[in-house]
Amino acid sequence: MTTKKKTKDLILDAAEELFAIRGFYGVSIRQITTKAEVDPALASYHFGKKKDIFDAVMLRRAEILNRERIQMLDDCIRRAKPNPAPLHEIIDAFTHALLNRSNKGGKGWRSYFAIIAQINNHPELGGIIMSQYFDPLAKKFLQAIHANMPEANDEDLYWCYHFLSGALTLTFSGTERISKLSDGLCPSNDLDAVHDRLVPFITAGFKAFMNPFTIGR
Amino acid sequence: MTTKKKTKDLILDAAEELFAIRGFYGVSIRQITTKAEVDPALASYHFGKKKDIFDAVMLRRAEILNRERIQMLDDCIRRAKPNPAPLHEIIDAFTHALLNRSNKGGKGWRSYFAIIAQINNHPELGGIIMSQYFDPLAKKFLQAIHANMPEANDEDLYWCYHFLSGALTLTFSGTERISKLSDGLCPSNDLDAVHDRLVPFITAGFKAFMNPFTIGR
DNA sequence: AATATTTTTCAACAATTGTTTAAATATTGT
DNA sequence: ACAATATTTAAACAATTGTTGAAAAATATT
Repeated sequence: MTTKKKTKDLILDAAEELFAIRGFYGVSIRQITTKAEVDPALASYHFGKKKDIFDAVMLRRAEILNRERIQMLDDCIRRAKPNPAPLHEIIDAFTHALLNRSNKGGKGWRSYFAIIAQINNHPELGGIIMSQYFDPLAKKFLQAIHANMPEANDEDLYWCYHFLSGALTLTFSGTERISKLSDGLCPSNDLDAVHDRLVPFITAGFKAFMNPFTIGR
Repeated sequence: MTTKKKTKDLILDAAEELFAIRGFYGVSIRQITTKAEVDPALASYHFGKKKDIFDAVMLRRAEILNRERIQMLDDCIRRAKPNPAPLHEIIDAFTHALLNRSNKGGKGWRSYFAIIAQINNHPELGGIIMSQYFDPLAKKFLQAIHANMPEANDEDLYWCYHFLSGALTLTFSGTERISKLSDGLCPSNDLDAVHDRLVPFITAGFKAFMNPFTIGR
């Protein structure tokens, strides 16, 4: 028995899809409520200001994702005890939930990641939500890496995390761009294929900073 | 003798700075012309539609950058002949002009890269400009890489390029985010430091796909 | 100096923006 | 059943949106 969707979710769904395509400023409340087949005033009634709609959209899935990622990270740390967790497992824990949802999670999830890709490069909009939910995870992740590479330089590791974050982010939004760039060059858009390449790529990148005296080469 | 700046450039400068902060839809023509201290109608007169202003902003510096990058790539290929160019030199040729301008190019260049970071993750706006100017370079770059790693899988290399592009992009826009995330963790925002880490990181990532049978580990 | 062309100004346009108000309807608790 | 609360509707708000038109001023050409 599927109960009828509540107005709040109708608005969030519509907003999510539109924000993904045109960004925060590129979408009007009326466009959202029209798509949701709902009166414009209901947006203000349920959420308040426009920015609050955006925050609500972000919050919905951030909680789910974060729970999953922390879980995976903790699991692989516990499995390896008393040794440090293997590097590629740590990175997999960091990326798996994202790539998996992006691949098999349906349209809503894909829209969500497209928004993330936008605001990750745009601090003004990411605001509290992103910091609140993703920064703590980043810290946990870096700690695990550091346990695996204790001799590595802290600053190096931080930048490596940065590169990982960028590669991951662009992957989300790049689905359409890919087919444009390649004329018969890039074959599959399957995100499983991405995952199989991202993890070794990033792992190798991190490992380049194993020895603190090899910087620059 | 410094001649007074022409209206066209005043508009482009103002637009560049504003687009960098709030994105295309988040900036109005009046905000642009106000910042440029110029009549609103002049925007339409000189450029036409709003999107044309955006395209003009993109075009201005894309030409400069591209010339530099192709030059560097050709140079390092010629230097190495008849051998293939070293991997780290290829990657340096791809990133150096960008990171250098982003670091020492002044406010205008920094705004420009912030816009790139936005539209790189947002196909609708990048449009013709990005494809026209950056895709050919990407192809040249991938060819050079392939010459260095002839046994590597084409699809692998394509994705590696993708990761590089993402890491590079996020680096441009991330300057502000960095100081937020780290409480005493991330030290320097100096982009020279980024460059010294990005190149070995990416080089190592590519090298992980040297042997086509090692995929997945 | 007179003419032609380019650039700038000022005013206005209809359309859309986010948000609020008050009345009508639906839902809930008792 | 009634009363209380929550939700929905429709209309309106002032402000801002991108763009245009016709004069005015500045510049270039002859």
